[in-house]
Amino acid sequence: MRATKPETAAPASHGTFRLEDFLPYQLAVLADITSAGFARVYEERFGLSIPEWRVLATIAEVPRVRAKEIGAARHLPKTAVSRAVASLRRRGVIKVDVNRADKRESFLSLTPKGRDLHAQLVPLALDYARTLTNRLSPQERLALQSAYERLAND
Amino acid sequence: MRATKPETAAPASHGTFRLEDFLPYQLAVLADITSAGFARVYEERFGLSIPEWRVLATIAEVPRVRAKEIGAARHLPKTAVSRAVASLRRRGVIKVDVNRADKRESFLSLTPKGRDLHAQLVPLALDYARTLTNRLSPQERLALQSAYERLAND
DNA sequence: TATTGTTATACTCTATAACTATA
DNA sequence: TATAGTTATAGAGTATAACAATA
Repeated sequence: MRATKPETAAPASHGTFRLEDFLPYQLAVLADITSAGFARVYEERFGLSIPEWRVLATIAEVPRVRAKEIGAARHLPKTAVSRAVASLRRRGVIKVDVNRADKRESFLSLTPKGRDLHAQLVPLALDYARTLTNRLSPQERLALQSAYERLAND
Repeated sequence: MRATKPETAAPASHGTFRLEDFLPYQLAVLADITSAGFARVYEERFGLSIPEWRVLATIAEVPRVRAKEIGAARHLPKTAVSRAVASLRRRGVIKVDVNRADKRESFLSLTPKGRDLHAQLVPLALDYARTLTNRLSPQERLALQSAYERLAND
């Protein structure tokens, strides 16, 4: 069937619609390959789920962030954030300070152990991204970046 | 926190690593928005799952395709293909002809009802893709296409 | 009343492997 | 022995809503 080489594919020429050229499909495949691909790395090396990795990375980036902000910024539902926070806390990699001005919410930050974990993860992430980026032209990488900015924001 | 406007984000400047710029994360978000976005359309309008939609679209494109080929070309495990095929058959939208030269496998094709369903889905898909593409420059769309071809093939 | 975050429930999805039947 | 496809099992993930605490 050779889905990857349209010009040699057999009788797809009826015309109407090619899934292979459909942007949402392309993005689903790319995400499966890349995001899920990297997830396999940190899942087996560190036992982190995707929400846990995103929450950890966010707390490293924005000290004293609140759960609500993580959900909004990272496309994670609040239940996923809550579970990730609970798990990261059990693990001793984050700490949770209740906001004294509004006791419903808490500020999240890394413990020293969390900073260690994050410091181990970042080079893996950068390596992984580099092997992907090396397969793209600079224009392609830039176009992906701006496509992301345009499509992901609204 | 304003993840979408890095330049105004608060104290992310520690430097190391920004999830927002991490390609696998970007692709996961884009896929969630686009592929899952379109999935919501056909799930509620036609009761199709993502594997069902992909299998249907593939059979429409490649008449007399075999389950094995669908899995290989569409990034679907064989169990997902099997379930999608069973469901589409129960629904009367595909038919299954056992290959007489090798009775382990079957050729899949659309029934008239399946062609109807596909004919309803295609314009929705094209509309959906068009609204996305309209938000990109031609260069961005081309770059996405070639990034897909490079990263999805190996 | 509205909001932050947690928990419970049920449901779906999927990874794995066992299995059937063919080859 | 190997392959196409199905089915069983169990575990993970998630949507929903109910809930507690606070505002």
